[in-house]
Amino acid sequence: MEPKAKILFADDEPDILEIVSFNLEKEGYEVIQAKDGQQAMDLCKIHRPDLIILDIMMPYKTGIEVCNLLRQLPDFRTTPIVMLTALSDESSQIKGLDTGADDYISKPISTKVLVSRINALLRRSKKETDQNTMKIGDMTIDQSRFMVTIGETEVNLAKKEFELLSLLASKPGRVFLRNEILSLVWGSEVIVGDRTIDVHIRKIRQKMGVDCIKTIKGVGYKFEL
Amino acid sequence: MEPKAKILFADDEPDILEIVSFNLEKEGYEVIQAKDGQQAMDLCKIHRPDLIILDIMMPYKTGIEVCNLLRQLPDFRTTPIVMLTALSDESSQIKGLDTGADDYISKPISTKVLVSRINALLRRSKKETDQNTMKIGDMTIDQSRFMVTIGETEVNLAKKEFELLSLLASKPGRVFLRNEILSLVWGSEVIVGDRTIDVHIRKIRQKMGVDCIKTIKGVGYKFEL
DNA sequence: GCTTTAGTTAACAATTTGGTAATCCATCAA
DNA sequence: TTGATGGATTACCAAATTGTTAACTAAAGC
Repeated sequence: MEPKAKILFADDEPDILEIVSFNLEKEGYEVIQAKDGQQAMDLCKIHRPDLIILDIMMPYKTGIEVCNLLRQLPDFRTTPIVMLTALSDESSQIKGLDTGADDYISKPISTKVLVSRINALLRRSKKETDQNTMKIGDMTIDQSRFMVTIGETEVNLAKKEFELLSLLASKPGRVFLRNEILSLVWGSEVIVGDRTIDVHIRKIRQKMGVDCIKTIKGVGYKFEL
Repeated sequence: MEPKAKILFADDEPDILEIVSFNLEKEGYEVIQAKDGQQAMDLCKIHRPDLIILDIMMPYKTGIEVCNLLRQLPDFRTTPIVMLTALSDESSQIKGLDTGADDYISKPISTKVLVSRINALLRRSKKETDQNTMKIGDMTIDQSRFMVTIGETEVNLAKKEFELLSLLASKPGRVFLRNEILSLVWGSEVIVGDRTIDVHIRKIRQKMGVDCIKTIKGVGYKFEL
């Protein structure tokens, strides 16, 4: 069973917050409520929702501002964002889509419409992240976010470390010669010392905690769980 | 069990993408989907598929462009590439083959045809990479990866040990004189003592567990299962 | 039984990798 | 611009592995 998708819903009108949240939870989503723009930002950073719904007119920060700010953060570059707006501010439609929102729904909200659009967006986003994700056993390597997770715990690798691990993991069990690694990760023009690979390998092993890279002495390395 | 072959399939029509992917997955392949030429390039670099299927008409980059670009990269010089094209653009047949595509299939696609051609291509490409691997009975020796397996279990030989075994196994049954072995494995300039060969032979025998090297007293050694 | 050749073992040398810290370098914020 | 930060690279030494030698034992051929 898939874990519940987390949705952050931000609106300054308590009634709407309640009603919509209730309906989303009935659909099986976990809802995080925010009552203004600032809180929306803060709660996003804490909870990392899978989808974000922002009312445009909110105190402290408008939905558009929040959307812009979120898009700067690598974690939310691809998270689906839905903008809500009153019928009155028509022009903001364009603005909203410009800022990188993925959908736009005008008030008054039809719960049915909202839910179906959300479902569609989540389906699409899941597919996209699946494309960029490699799974080997309980390890996942997400290329779009430069993230590696083992089971539930997240491992924070630097760029070269990540590229190196990705390469090895792209063909588990296969031995990559040191030369191959150099030309595939560093490129054939770049010349780096021999110890460089080792140091990165070491950092990966250290950070991962799991022994997944095997040394073939005098030859190279291979990925193996 | 062999690991699943990875196939990248790029087409801008979502329906075709879905249907074909479904059928390929049913065949036991792991499918990576791309919806345009640019994404195809990116995903190739990440996942290193074993075979690539490109629709010719795609946004951002045409299949032909992608094919050309991929062929520049050492990694994809020999990866089988299949081009898909609508019946209309007949002339692109030639272009497609010119760019280094290995096969060419015209739409509408018959799943059966596609699958059988893919199987054929993968068989052929597997055979080519197998040029580097010797199989003698249930023993495989992969010279490019420095790997030896007996049945399913992998034997970890050191470099000299591996080179020595490779030499003997390259002509099973043939007797190699000690002199020959010295000059072929160590090179004619290097001078090593007489016992050196024996010690390596012993280590190989020990690690392999199988008795595959026979001593011809006063002459040399030969490989035999 | 004697001689020759191979096998075994342990010790030593050479090579390769692992670990640590220092340095370089790019990026970002003030 | 200047620091400050963190990743990438390098230098250096320790540790592990591999390669070679030598001394000794076992086996084969005469």
